[in-house]
Amino acid sequence: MNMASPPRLKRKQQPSQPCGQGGVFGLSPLESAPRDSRKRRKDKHTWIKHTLTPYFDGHLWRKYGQKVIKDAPYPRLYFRCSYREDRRCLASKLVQQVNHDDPPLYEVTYTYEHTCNAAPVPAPDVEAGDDRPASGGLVLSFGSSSGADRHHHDTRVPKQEWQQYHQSPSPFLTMNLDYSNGSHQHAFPSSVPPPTTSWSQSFPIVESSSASPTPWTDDDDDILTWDWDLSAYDLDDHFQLGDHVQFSGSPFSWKPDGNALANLGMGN
DNA sequence: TTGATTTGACCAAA
DNA sequence: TTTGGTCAAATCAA
Repeated sequence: MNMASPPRLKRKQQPSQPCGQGGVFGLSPLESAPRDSRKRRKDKHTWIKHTLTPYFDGHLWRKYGQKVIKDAPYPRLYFRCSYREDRRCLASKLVQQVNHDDPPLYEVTYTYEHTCNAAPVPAPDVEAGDDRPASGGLVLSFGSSSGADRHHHDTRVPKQEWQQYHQSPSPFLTMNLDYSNGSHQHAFPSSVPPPTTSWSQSFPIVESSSASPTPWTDDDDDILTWDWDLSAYDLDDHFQLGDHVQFSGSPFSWKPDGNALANLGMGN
């Protein structure tokens, strides 16, 4: 950001642009009248996901707005599919940070399914088991701990966020279990660590860790989180930015309804 | 030069 | 009238 940017002239009105003409960004209308897109609709198909990495979900997103929401401590970020124009994809998402933990938790509200059929984007983190049926195993992908100079071209991550991943010295693995949508009681006490044996085949790092960390919970007690300090393991020997690890077993077979996600990121 | 991001304005739902 | 979702000019960055 420049220190003293000149006052920005904003449009006052669009006198020659009749309502209902043209669509957004000069597009032909995607579905209904373009002005409808500015309306708040309660019948839109939406679903909510909680994640530590809202910017890495396998799709290309373009940020189109940011808004301070009343009574919310953090601004809400608005994204839509980068292929909105090219492929008339209506998918969009809202990202709202919900706490200031390290790393912070985000609530992501998705609207409309992707119709762009774009290839999945390699990402530093991918979560599995969102509100919709998952394909089977849990998939992880992540960035390497150092020398990750390959720029992450596709997923548009806010620059500060991306720099945090690169500048933080030690990697960690975070796994969350989200009980907020379905289960009325925890299936296991919070002192019991998640099973690690089924991770071993494709994730030798965890196998070699004899002690599982103690989980912690969020304010609402809906999410159990385990954080592994992976600084003692040489990630770069095994993984590169964009790699995916498939958990082929059923490491979450004991979990109740809800979300399971895991992230490999960089911490302190 | 081009495409993405920022951010105040606009506007409709609540 | 307030609030939140979107637009779009200005700006940034590759």
